[in-house]
Amino acid sequence: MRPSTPLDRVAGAHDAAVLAVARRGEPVSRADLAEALGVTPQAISKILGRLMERGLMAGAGSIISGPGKPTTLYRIVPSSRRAIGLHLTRTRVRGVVADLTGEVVAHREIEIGHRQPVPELIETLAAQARELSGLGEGLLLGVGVGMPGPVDVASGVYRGTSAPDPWRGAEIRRMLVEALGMPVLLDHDSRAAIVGETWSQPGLLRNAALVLVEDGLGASLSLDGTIVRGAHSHSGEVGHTVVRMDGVACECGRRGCAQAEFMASLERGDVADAARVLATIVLDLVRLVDVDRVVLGGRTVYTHHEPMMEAIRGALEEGLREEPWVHVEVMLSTRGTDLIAVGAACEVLEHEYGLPTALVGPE
Amino acid sequence: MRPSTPLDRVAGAHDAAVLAVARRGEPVSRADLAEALGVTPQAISKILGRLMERGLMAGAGSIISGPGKPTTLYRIVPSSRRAIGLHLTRTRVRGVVADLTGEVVAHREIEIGHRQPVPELIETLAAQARELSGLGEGLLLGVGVGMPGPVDVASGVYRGTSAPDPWRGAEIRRMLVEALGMPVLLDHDSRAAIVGETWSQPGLLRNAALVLVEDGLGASLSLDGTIVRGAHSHSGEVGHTVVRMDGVACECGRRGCAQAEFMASLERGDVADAARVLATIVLDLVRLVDVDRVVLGGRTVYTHHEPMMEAIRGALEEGLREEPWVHVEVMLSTRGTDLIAVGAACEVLEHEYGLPTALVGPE
DNA sequence: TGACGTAACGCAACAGCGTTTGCTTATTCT
DNA sequence: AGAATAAGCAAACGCTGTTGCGTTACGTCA
Repeated sequence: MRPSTPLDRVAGAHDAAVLAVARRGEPVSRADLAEALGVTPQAISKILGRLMERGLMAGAGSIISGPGKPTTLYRIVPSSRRAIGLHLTRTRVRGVVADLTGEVVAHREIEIGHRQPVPELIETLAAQARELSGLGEGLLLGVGVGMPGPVDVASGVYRGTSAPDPWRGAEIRRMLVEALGMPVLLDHDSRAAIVGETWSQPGLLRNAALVLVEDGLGASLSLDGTIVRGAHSHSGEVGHTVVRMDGVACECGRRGCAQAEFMASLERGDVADAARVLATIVLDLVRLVDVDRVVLGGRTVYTHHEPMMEAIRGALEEGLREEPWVHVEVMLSTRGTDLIAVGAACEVLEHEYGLPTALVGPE
Repeated sequence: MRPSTPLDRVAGAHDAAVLAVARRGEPVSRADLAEALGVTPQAISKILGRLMERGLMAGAGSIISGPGKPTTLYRIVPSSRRAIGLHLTRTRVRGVVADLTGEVVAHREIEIGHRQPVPELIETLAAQARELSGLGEGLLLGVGVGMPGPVDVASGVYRGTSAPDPWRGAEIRRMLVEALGMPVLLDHDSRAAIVGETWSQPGLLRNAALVLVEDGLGASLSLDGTIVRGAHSHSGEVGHTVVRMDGVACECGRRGCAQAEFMASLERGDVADAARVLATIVLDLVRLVDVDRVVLGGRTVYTHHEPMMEAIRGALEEGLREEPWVHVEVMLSTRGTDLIAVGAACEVLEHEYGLPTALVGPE
């Protein structure tokens, strides 16, 4: 089960690193890659040899930069692999096909019936995946599913809440693998989102938080280049952080939860106050884990992103006045409404990159 | 500068892992270690060979466990290496000598004058270190310094606050290296603390938070076995998390900061309310990063640890009622008042273990 | 036009990791 | 005493990236 030798992991990590650099789009030279990975150019030749044999990379001509042999350039081959990403919510499923670089090459969205029973839900997801599997080129690696609420990534089970919930305890991954016969991965929406965002800004989100505003509030973290999953794959649930003692009643039974306050403010049209709630959470989070980038994403945030980002920037500037060396960049997600679906697809692609994932196939 | 081959890192990681297992105290067999590291017993022989050559481990007899050749046991040699740890506050310096297992073999505490100028401070620290250097056995690896407030670990500089602060911008590491002629490491107190605690509970704190209550409030994280340091080595500052909008005025200029509320409650003897503040922070933190262990430490907390821990346990039970699979263990630090000093010493020891640290020596 | 310097690159030998295979050693059981 | 069992060692192996050296392809200058 375990890879025969730890050298595999060295190689895997280097392969993944080269692909990550190449994913930025620009053709790269051996020297660039050697610099980026901290290995000799000769090692890069071997790594590129492996990747080219798998069809993931290809030569991209050469440039003359003075005397001497011209530099040979290499590029990633986007169409060599692809993955399907599904974003599941209570009311709809958004699906995308992403190529090896994480670019969306196709998308579909369907509405689903309220409180759909599990077998029907699986069939809906499978049908969506089958339709998408005909789109795009390259070897199809599998299906990633991102959904809100507690998810056990290792087992691929949706844990559900104690409130009446028809999907509670559903073995979504196992059932989808059986229905589709291809590898499937299940993850929490906020974590899928940060993976997707990390892919579209390679190298920039080593220490970053992604604040996700969908039906609830989520926040996922990338610290030191690693996505935080937590002891029970339960990280990211900031929705019930209390921001106002004795505030608005929340469905969780308490008062002043961030997501209750946020939604209540939005409903009564007080965008400024909703933004304030968001800003409070972000500032606390920056203080705790010291991220230098905060990305805002999720369906609910796009309509009001300007005042929200301004509020967050203001709160950070105000709150970090004593620590001027701490600069935090606040930005909007580059993925739009595809964010979570494409993130789930990227998690599948990471498996091909040689990174550890919870992707599990049939048999 | 860079290690000649990545194989060094494989070896280094394995060496460190073996030492981490051996640190638990019980003698271990080749088979135990092979199981723990996920490598073959044959590889363990090679790893142990390296470690024994360096004097870090030694044989510990053999036991007969049925038919066949008896199992040879190995143990760590605590007295083979040692490190000095200094815990610097505004009023005193606590120093310890820790052996290779992170056990304290000696400690000293001295008071320091209020608002001591930097050159004097360095001489105080150096004198403390020189005195400690005569205690304990084994090769002295260096000095670790843990202190509150913003610290730039990479450069070894205390950044200070914008309030009048005589130590602001002091190049503490460089000056200490020059004064002592041995490697020195400077880190934030809350991070030193979690390193110290991780050492005394090997393997148990893979996903843990350490809440430090000294003059201020701190919280450091160990996620997936890695200590969170942040983009500007500024993680852990939860003291100014707002828990009560329009609460007690804080020296930072805002109202309702956790540490202001906590201290105000303590001063008027309302331990229950102070505990509530702590519990709020812990619950939010658990929701965000999903740690399964919370350790309480720091001078201020020991006198009231019972009600504080109960309050935290209560808040967690209450707040996680919907997620019964999330169990969080709440415990008191095992290090007592040595916590930060010993943690700083452990950070120095980690360098010998082959782990990356900010330990920098002379020349 | 041709010799020379330069820079990128490939081939081959190398060091070091853990793995595999086969043998040796030390104990218990028959 | 002899067989069975389990631990440990030694050597060969596969794999990584590194090092050293030769080859290729370009610009420059006589």
